[in-house]
Amino acid sequence: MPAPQKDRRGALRTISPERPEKAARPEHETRTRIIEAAEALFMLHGFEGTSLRMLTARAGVNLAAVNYHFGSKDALIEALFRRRLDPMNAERAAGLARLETEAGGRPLAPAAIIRAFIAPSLRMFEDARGGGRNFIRLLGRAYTDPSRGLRALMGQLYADAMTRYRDAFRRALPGLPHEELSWRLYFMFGTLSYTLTATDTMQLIAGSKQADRYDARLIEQRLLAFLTAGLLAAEPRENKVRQAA
Amino acid sequence: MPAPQKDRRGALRTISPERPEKAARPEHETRTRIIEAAEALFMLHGFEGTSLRMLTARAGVNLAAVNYHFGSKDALIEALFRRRLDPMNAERAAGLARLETEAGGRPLAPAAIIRAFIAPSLRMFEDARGGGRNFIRLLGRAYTDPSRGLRALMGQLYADAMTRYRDAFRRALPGLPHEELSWRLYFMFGTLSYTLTATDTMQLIAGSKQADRYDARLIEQRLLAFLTAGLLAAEPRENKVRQAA
DNA sequence: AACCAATTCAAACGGTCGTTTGATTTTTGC
DNA sequence: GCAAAAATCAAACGACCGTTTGAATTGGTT
Repeated sequence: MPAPQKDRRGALRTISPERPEKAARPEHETRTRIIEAAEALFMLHGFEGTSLRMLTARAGVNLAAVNYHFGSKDALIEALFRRRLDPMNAERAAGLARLETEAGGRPLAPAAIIRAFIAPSLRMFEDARGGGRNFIRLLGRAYTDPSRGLRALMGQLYADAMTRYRDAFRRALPGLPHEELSWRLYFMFGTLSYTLTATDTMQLIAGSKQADRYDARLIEQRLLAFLTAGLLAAEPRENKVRQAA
Repeated sequence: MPAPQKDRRGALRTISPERPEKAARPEHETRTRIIEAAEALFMLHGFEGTSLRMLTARAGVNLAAVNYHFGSKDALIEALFRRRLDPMNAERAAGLARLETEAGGRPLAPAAIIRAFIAPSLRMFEDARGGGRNFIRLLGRAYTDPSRGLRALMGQLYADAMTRYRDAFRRALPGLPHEELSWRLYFMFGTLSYTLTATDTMQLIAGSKQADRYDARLIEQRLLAFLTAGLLAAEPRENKVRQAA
């Protein structure tokens, strides 16, 4: 058994940022090629619908390379999500910390917290060329994937950022009951996720193609307005509709 | 080739509602057993992750029954969605028509339109025992499924209701530009879909289980408050955050 | 009782799946 | 320049996939 197969995760190469010259190209080239091919194909055909033969053919590597470098298809999926999601959620935490430093103890504006949360997603969504947009969409799909392992991974990767932002909102909105706040954050997270993931709904609603459909800055402004209004909505007490006139 | 295999869709049995006695039991029993087993398993393991062998074993029917009664696995999926979605969207159209009749020409309240749209989803979500809740979740998954055929089917099944409601909102909010309205409906649809589909996010946010997490009436009130506020949000003109103090 | 169409059944079809193997090639450290 | 480690490769593994077949069974109609 010459192939190490497992525990190949960052054992060496922890000092890779230096050494800018010599062999800097094919550092983890095969791993990267596999992950990038997987990002594209998983979006097109789903996780189960993408076979390792499709995947390795597109990446231009041998079929056995996935199992050699990642251990299994599932481990590849985990590595794929960690690669982009860990930095993104670290950026979320940093953005919130920056806001709090700037505020110097004063309460944060809810809209500012929302913006700090959604900004990393939209920055990555802007990167259509480098695969960021595709990854954001894949992410939205992963939230509703049946696989228990994948959903557990998503929860794990988001847990820290989710807690930080929940607490920040609690401080910014001390009058809103925690349970009510949880629901609104839930709605907000869903709106963000669905908006960046869905591909056909918008056309269905508008009845025509929107020219600015993919302008991340416009989406960000509109999302921010929508989410802020929803977060700050009056608390529902009793049925208050029915005045249809 | 004794098996009809195709075009078995409602050819006979169009007069099935009458004849309440005699042989009323096994009318379409095998078809129904297959669909109901499929609803449960597709939610647990996904469409591709559910094999016909699993499915027919759970339904207690022969492996060949799916291809005999539906023609193929894909045709089963289509029949499964049509079975619940066609009546649900017909109910949506009827609810909107009822509102307009009651209003007698006067403009509708946006919140009333929203309620009419989300109510059928929540009524089905209430039906946990009969599989309605499971189906609503499966529906949310279908929106983001990679399969082009499935997404096309969803668009087709929703097209009529979507157009009716879009036009109703346009009449109720004549001052809101169509493009802005389309975005907000997009956000609203996403929030509804994600809220009823996701299973883990809420726990992640709240950090604990919510006792009333599945109370459809409470979800409906909270969704309504959130969506109405978002729909009626002030139009974003320029960046208006930044006042972190 | 005999017929016929509808349905169910066990078995098999050709293909594709994720993974493993053992040899071969390439790269690395000395 | 050479031995060890890392990586790539073609080929095969057993398992499972959706679908088809043709015979057996069922149930209703004369």
